[in-house]
Amino acid sequence: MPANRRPRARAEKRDEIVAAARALFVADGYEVTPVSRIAAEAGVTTNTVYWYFADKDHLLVAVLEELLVEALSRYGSVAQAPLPEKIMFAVEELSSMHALVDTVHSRRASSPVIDEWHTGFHELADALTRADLPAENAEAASAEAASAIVAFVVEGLLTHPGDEAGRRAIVELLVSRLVSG
Amino acid sequence: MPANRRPRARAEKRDEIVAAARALFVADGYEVTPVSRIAAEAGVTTNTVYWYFADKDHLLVAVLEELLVEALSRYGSVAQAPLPEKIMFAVEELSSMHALVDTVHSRRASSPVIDEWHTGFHELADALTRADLPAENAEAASAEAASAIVAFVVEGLLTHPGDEAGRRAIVELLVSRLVSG
DNA sequence: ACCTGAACACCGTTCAAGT
DNA sequence: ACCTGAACACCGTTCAAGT
Repeated sequence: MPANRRPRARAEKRDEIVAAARALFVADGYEVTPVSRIAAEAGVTTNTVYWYFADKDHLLVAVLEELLVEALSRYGSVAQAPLPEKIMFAVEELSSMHALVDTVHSRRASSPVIDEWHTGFHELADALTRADLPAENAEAASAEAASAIVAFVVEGLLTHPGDEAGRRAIVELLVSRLVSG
Repeated sequence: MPANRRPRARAEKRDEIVAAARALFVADGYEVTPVSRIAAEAGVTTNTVYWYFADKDHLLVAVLEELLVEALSRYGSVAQAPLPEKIMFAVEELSSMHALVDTVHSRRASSPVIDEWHTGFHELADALTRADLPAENAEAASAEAASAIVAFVVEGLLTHPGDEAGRRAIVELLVSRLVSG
């Protein structure tokens, strides 16, 4: 079957590049890993990466999408749990990409793709959070503000890591005061 | 007075470099402004910058210190105001450096000086916040968590700018639920 | 369509040399 | 002590050329 062997190879090679980028971005950080290293790890030349991706930022978005899809697929396991559990899950789940969170924020200004992905991510997070606000709060004018606060706290917990106990105390206080107050 | 003319000139030239860096960092962003442009704006050669500063990150710290000192000196004007006013002041005041906030976070991993400054800043913010927590909350075990939440929300407001009304709604909700709850 | 070798433009930083 | 011209090492990206 040489007919569809090409498209297969193409998708595979793209995936290998993304896989290499993902491993290096998560382990070492985005700004610190040269495209040349990603290419080497994926077994291609540096400029081959640019045949698959417009630039390094697009490659980052591909990695972020992969990470997000996987995290979302695991989200089902806590779908029925109370809100604090869900927030803790989100924090622990996203903590592997905590360095990427900072990268996304700092590259948002110079990269339209990253900015776009960031906006989409917050819309998703907002929808997820609102779905968990109790009915009384959900329609209230404060729903928007409450959801924003939850997002800010999650981001804060990601980028300012402390110990598990501290994180839990923050989440418990947040939920008890803000949501079920 | 040629005797002390040299040290004067030194301090002045250093200040000019910091001033140039500050203007460019705030207007254009840290990662986007080359040291060469800072030098040109200050009327020196690129490598002269490296006589005054170990590297670009140290220069950023000098700028941050300047910005912080000035913000702090203006803080007196709201020292007596209620907490929501203070938080809004902090947000508006720091909003001119909102891009720098992201830069600090993303460079923390690779730059010890930046990491150090970041730690110090959060300690200061924490002390300031705790001083404003009502007595009942201040000694409570939740004081630490409450202070962290305030910091996270301020950072979130800085880096995810919305309109004034939205910001105020978030701050009002935060204070009413979290502090005076 | 897919991939490469070689180059370009740029940037942070250093160094030998001057005063 | 202070400053410079010139270079180094590195990086993201491009391009002409191959298959």
